[in-house]
Amino acid sequence: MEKAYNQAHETDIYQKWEESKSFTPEKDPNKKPFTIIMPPPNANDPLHVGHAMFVSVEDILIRYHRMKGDAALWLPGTDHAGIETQFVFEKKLAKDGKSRFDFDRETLFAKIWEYVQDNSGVAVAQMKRLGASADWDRFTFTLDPNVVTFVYNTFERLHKDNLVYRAEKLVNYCVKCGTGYSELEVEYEERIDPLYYVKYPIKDSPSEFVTVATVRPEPLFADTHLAVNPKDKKRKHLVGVTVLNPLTGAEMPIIADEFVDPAFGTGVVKLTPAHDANDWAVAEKHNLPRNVAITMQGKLTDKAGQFAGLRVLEARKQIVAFLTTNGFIEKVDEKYSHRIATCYRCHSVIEPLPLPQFFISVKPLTEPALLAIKNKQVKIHGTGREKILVNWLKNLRDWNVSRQIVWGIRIPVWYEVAKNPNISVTFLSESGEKVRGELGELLNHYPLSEITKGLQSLIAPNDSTFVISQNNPGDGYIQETDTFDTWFSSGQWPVVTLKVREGDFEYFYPTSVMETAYDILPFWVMRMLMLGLYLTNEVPFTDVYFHGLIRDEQGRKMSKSVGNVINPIDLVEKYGSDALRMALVMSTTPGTDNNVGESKVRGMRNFSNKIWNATRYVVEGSKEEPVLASKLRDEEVLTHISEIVDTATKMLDSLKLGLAAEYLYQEFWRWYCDQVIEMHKKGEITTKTLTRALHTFLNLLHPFAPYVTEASYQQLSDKKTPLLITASWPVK
RNA sequence: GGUCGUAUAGCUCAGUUGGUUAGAGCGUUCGAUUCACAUUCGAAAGGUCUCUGGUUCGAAUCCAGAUACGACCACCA
Repeated sequence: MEKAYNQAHETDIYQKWEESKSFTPEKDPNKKPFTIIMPPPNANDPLHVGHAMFVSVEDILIRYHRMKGDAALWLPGTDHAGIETQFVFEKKLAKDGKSRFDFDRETLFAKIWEYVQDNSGVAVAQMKRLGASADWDRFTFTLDPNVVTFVYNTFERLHKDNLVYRAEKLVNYCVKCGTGYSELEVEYEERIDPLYYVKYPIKDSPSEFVTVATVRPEPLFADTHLAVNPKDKKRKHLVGVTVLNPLTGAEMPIIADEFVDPAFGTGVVKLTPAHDANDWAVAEKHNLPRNVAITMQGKLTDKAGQFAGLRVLEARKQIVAFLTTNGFIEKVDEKYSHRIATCYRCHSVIEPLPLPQFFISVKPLTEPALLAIKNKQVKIHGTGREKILVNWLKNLRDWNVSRQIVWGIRIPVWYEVAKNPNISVTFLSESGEKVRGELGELLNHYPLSEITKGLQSLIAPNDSTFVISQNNPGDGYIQETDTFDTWFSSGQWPVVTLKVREGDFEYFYPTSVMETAYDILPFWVMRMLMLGLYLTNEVPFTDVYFHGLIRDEQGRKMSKSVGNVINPIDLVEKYGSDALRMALVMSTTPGTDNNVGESKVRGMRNFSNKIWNATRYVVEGSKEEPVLASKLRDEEVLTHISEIVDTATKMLDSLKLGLAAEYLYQEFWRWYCDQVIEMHKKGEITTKTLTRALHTFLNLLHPFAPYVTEASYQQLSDKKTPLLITASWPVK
C-alpha cells in the first residue's frame, strides 16, 4: 500500500462503480424507493462550489439509502437555462461582430443548440469527478423532445382549466436583452440622478404653475393627466383644474387618487400609465389613455415630435434643455438618490413597457401548496425557510411566462393570419433583407412561407385570436415567437423526468428529498410544489433540504470581479474529492451560509489520509492474534461500535448531515485511531475485533468520503461484496 | 416599510431538541520521529455562549425586550 492516500486513483474507482451498474436502481416492489431529482445545472457552464455542495449532500443521501437496501434513484439532468445561455451566446456573437438580429430565430436556435452541445459534457464530467453516483442512464435535458411535449401538454391543460390568459400588462422589459422578465428577475440598484421640478402652466391662468418632480421627463409628451391626493387639503383645490403640457401644449386635467403621497415630492404626480406600474393601475381605475412613449428598442415613439427616435437618455438631455430654455424647469436636485429597476443579467435599466404576454393564474396553484406545507406533506429543512416559502406563496402575483428570446421552448400558440392582419412581424427575407411590418400588408409582397422561414419575432396585438396546438394547425397560421420562462419547464421537473420513462413515475413518485440552494426557493422550489400538485395531486417531494450559499473564508460572496471564485475541480485535484465533500458538509447546517476556505479542505484531506493509514495498519500489521488477558476490552469496543452505528443512522435519517459527518470524524480519529488501534498494539484486543470495527467505519464513512473508503476497502481481504458502494449499511 | 434569520475560542463554524467540566477545523505555544500516518503524535493556552429580564430544580438551548449584523420582498413620482 502506498504510504499516503493518493487521490489520483479516484477516476479509476469511479469507473469501477459505473461498470458495476450500481447507480441504476431496480424497481423491486419489495424495496423502498428513495428518489432525488438533481437540480439540473446550466448545461453550458462549468460547475462552481455551490454545485459541489449539492453533489455532496445528494450523493451522501443516495449512497446511504443505496447501502440501506432502498431502491435509490438519483436522476440527473441539465438545464437549457434560457436567458442565461442566450445572453452568453450573444456575447460570443458580439465578439465576431454579430448579433441575434442577424439571424432568423430557427437558425439562431440551431446555433445555440450546437454551442450548448459543445460545452454540455463539462458539467457532467465534473459531477462524476466529485463522485456523483447518479443514474446517468436516466440523464435528461430540459429541451429533450419528450420533455418539450410534456411541457406543451401541461400548458394545454392549464389553458383548459382557465389558468392561462393572455393580457397586455406592463412588463419589466430589458431593451438590451430584448426580453421581458418576471418580477423575480429585476434587481434594484441605488442610483443618484437629477430630480427635475417641471412647471405645468395652468390653462386659465397661464402665469400660475403646478410643479411636479420627476426623474424621467422624457415620456412627458405622452402624459395626459396629473394627480393629487383627494385628502391633501393644501392641493385639493387643484382637482379638476386643467394644466398645459409644457412640451406639447396639450390640455391635461388634474385628477384625484389616493395613491399620491402628499408628503412626497411636490405632492403632485404626472401620470405615465404605459411606463409605470402605479400609473398603469391608476389609469385602469380611472379609464385613462395609456399612451406609449418608449419603444421596445428604447427610443421615443414618433409622437415625440422633434425628439422622436432618440434613445431615452439622449431624449432626457434634450427635453430638459428644451424645458429649461422655455422656463418650465423650476429647479433641479442634482443629487437625488433613488432605487432603479435593472436587469439582473446585464444591469441595464429596465423599461416598463406594455406588452401582450401569457400569464398563469397562480391563486389556484398556491392554495394547495400552502395546504401541503401546513399539513406537513412536505417538510422544509433549513433555518427559517418554511416561513419564507409561505410568505411567497401568500403574496405571489400572476406569473408571466412569456420570454422574448429564442433559446427555450417555443410557446405552442398559433395565430390565424387572415383573422389577425395587424400582427407585426420582423423577418429576414430570402434576399437577406430585414423586413418589419404588419402581416396583412406584408402578405401582399411575400408568401407566408417566406415570412415564417425568416421570422425573427412577432408581436400580436392583445385582442388577437389564437389556438393552442403542438403542431401547425393548418395553412395560414403563424406561431408565437415567444418562449416559455425556463422555470415554467423546470417547475415540472420532478414529474416530467419520471413521466418520460415507462413505470418510473408509478414507482418513484413522489420523490423523497429535493435538495437545492435556498436562493432559488421562489423561482424553482415554489413552482415545483405548485405545478407538481397541479399535475399529480400529490406533493412532488416529501422533504426539501435547502443548503446555504458558499462564501469565501472571509464571508464574501464569490464573484469573478473580486477574484475569489473557487473552482471545485482545482481543489479536487489538489486534495481529493472526499476532502472537498467533507469540508462542504461537516459542521454545516441547512439554510445558513457557509464560509469555506482552502484550510478546511486541507484539514479534511488529512482525514482521508487518516482513513487510508488506519487501513494500512490493519492490512499490514501483525497477523498474529494476541493472547488476551480478558475479553472485556473486545466487548467494550464492539459495544461502542454499535452505539456509533445507531447514532450515525439516526442522524442521517433526520437529515442532520453536518452533525453526522462531525460525529463520525471524531469517533474515527479520536476513538478508533487514537485508542482502539493503540489497544491492539498493546495486545488488549483481537485483530478480528480491530478489523470488524474498521469494516464498520468504512461503511459508515462511505457516503461522506466514497473514494478513500472504497480504495481502503479494496485493500481488505475479507470482503463481503466486491465493491463498498454496494455493501450493506451496518445494523446495530 | 414588510417578512425572515444570525450573534458561541484569534478566524470559520457545530452544538443530536433543557441535563455533569460547552466542542471541532484552521491558527497559536511547547515537546516528540526508525513504531499505520509529519497529510503524524503528545501537551498547553484560549469562552461571562451579545446584553437585560423571565420560565425552570437546572438555560448556549425556551419566552420577552434591547443592541448589532445579514437575507429576501415592497416602495421612493
